Parts: sequence; C-alpha cells; structure tokens
Amino acid sequence: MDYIFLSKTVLFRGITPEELQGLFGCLQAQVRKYPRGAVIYHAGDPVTALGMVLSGKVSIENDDIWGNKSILDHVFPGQVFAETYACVPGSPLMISAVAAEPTEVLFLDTSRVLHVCEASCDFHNKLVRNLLTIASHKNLNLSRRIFHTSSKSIRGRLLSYLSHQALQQGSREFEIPFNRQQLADYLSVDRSAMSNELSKMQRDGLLQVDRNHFRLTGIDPKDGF
Amino acid sequence: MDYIFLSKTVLFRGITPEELQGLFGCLQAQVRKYPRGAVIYHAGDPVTALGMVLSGKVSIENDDIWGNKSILDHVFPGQVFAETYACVPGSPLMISAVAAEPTEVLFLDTSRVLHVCEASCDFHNKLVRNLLTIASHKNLNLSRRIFHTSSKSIRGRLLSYLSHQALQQGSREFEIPFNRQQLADYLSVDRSAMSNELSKMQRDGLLQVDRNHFRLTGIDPKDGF
DNA sequence: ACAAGTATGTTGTTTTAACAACAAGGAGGG
DNA sequence: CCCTCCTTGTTGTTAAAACAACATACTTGT
Repeated sequence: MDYIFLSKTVLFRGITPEELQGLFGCLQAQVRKYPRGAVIYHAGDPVTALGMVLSGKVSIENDDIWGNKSILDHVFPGQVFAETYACVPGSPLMISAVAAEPTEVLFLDTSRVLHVCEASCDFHNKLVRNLLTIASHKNLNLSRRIFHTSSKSIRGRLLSYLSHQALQQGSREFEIPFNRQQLADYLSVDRSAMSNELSKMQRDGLLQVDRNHFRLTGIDPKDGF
Repeated sequence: MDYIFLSKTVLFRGITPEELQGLFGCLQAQVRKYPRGAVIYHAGDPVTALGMVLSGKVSIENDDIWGNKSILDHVFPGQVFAETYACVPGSPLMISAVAAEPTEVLFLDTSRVLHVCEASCDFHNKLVRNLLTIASHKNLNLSRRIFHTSSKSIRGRLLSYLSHQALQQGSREFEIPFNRQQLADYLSVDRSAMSNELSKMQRDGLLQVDRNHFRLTGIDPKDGF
C-alpha cells in the first residue's frame, strides 16, 4: 500500500503515512481490483463503503428508463466516490460506478469511519473533517449545476455557465473542461442546438469561441451570477 | 438559550443540554434577531458562519439577472443554512438568506467548528459528524433534483419525480409537499405547461391527480428511477 | 500518409414547451 | 355571505429547442 500517495489525497490530507498505517487497521480498509467494464456499484444498491480510486479510472453512469447510458463523472486516482450514499445509511444509489479501465479501489466502511473509536485515534476525527470538506465541495458543485440549468433557454444556461467560468478563472478569456457533448449533458440540452446557439451568440457579438477556448466580449461576467 | 430544544436538532443530536452549554463557550456562538424581510446573507458574500434558525423562518432566495426573485427553500427552527458555504472558505454565496418573519438566528463560526480544539471536547467531534450527515443529506437532495430535471420533456421530469415519491412513500398513492407552482419551480418548467401535461398524462391513463394527491396507475415506480 | 473514428458546426423539419390570457374553483377574512 | 386573493386548469399562439441528417474538420492508430 502506497501510504505516501494516500497521504496526499484530499480524504487523507493532514494524516502522515505512518499514522495512516495505524488508521487502516482501525478502519478495516479493503482493496479490490476490477477489470475494464466491471460494475463496482450498481444503481439501486444500498451502500456502506465509500470507494477511493487507487489506480485506473471509474465512471459514474446513469442508466435511464429507456436504456440510455450517460456518463455523469469520471473519478481519478486519489478521488473518492459513493461517499454521499455511504454517509446516509439505507439510501439506494441513483447511479452506477463502473471501472473505465483496469482499476484498483480502496473501500472504507463508513460505519467504521463515523463510529467514534474508543482508541481515540485523532486521525479518525481528521478523516471525518476531510469527508465534510469533500461533501461540502460536492455540494457547491451540485448547487452550481442546478443554477446553470435553471434558466429555460439554452442561451441563458450558457451565459450562466460561461460567466461563472470567467469569474472563477479570473479572466474573460478561458478554457472549459468539457467538449461540446459533455457541456450539453452538463446543461441538459441538445448538443447540436447548443452548438447552434453558440454560433448565434457569436454573431450577436457576445463572445468568441474556438473549440473549448472562450472569450467573452459583450458580457459582464458578474451578470451571469 | 433553550439547550433542550437545541439538543434535539439534527446538528446537535447526541449532545446533551449540559454538554451544549460548555460547547457554546468553545464555539463562540452568537445569536442575532432579524425583523421580517431583513437580509441575513446576501448573494455574493463570503461566509464564515453557518446559521441555525431558532425561531421564525428564513427564505433561501435566488435573485437572477433579470431581477426575478425565486424562493428555493424555507428554513425552519432547528434547521441550518449556509453551512455548505461556511465549510468551504472563500466560496461566495450563490443565494440570499432573508428573514421571512421576525427571526432569531444562531451563528456558529465554522473555523471554530472545524478547528480541532485542544481542550479535546468530544462534543466537538460529534458536531462535525452531524454536519457531515447534514451535508450528505443535502447532497442527496441536490443530486435527486438534478436527476429529476435531466429529462428534456416535462413528462419525463414528472415521471421521474412522481416515481421517486411513490417509491419513497412506499405506495402508488401519495401526497406531494409542493403546490403546482413550487413543483414547476423544482422541475424548472412552466407551471401552466406542467398542469397541461399532467392532464394529458391523466388522459393517457398514467395517473390520477387531485390537487397534491397522486395515484400512479399505468407506471411502475421502479421505472422512474 | 491514409483510413477510421470523433468532434463540431450547419441546416431544415417537427415537436414541445414557454407565454399570455382567462375561467373556474377553493380559502380566508370582514 | 360576499368579496378578494390565490391556486389550478384550459386554450391558442408563438418561440424555441429537440431531432435527424449531413459536411467538415480534427485525432488516432497503423
């Protein structure tokens, strides 16, 4: 187990590799390996352990009623998944977690994480605080997405999203971390319709766009927020 | 200060009234009163303290670019607000918190909550765990809303939401906690269009509806999820 | 360099939801 | 009880987005 790597993750931040070693016994951490395409967690499952990707990549997917699969997120080494469900006992998964490539996952049973251990290891408490940080950040991201999708027009959604990006990156010129399809999925709109709207906005002088490089010209980023 | 009331809240669950009294000194809790309509937190503000409503009611509002105010949530006595922002230092508020009536609010500075206190009060750790529970639940609710709004048709959104309600309440016949306008806001659709769609669905034999009482007839709740 | 596979932009058509305006119930207060 | 306010359903119109289909880059691997 690479404790040095682990001590640098958000979840284990502030815990030294040596402390981690002790903590792991207390937590009964388990590592499992998955081949490409293996389902780690299936939608509907109740979940008691959060997962941390050690190597490889995990896709968070949504299989809707009509059989469409849409990828909601990618989880990379050092990041965790399913932690929300693991922290709320009995809540069934709304999504599935699938190994996008050969993947190693570390599982931490949250009942053990959340239960006060009489050995009073302080790392334990640190861990809970880190989990809270992760949950809060995820919370902000979810709220933000709801914000960006609350406008009923494609243009409104784009403006909301792009203005936020500009503010966050501190410049009217910036790159976005999505390709067109991903951005369309994020904003819950049709890709081609969105492409079309971007062209219109360009014609209207609101922005200039090349691939995922954007430049806001006729917009005050503060307005989009 | 009514410590007995507080000890029953989700945030302070598992902490006795006596312990609470000690904890408050450690946390430098502050209480403030607001008249009806007073802005407690303004969108854009950076926030360092979470608020718990002691009496009255707080509205969480969104003021969009065009000056429209939409109410996102109501916070009642014993519940907290702005805790996500308080847990992520430097993140500006996306929403405003307004006193919907004369209201008393208890503020807890999260830097104090999250900072390990050398006095090693155990309640402190309990508090952080409770915060994690709150954040996780909020997380689930946000995810759920994103789910329900990810379909591009009004019907799809309604089916997703109603199926979930049926599953959650364990019956195909149930009441929803929203009136039409609130449900439309929640699903980000136009109220009249939604009303219209509900009528169509009724004609199609999918459900029966009277006010906020629903009965799913032609739908398998599991499908909507 | 070539081929195959993706990603993006464009256009025209069809479907759908937003919008506006109004009628028909409740609910609550004097 | 009547009046008003609020909620809900209905309809027709308009605007917009979804959808389908295709052309044009760009990528990637061989």
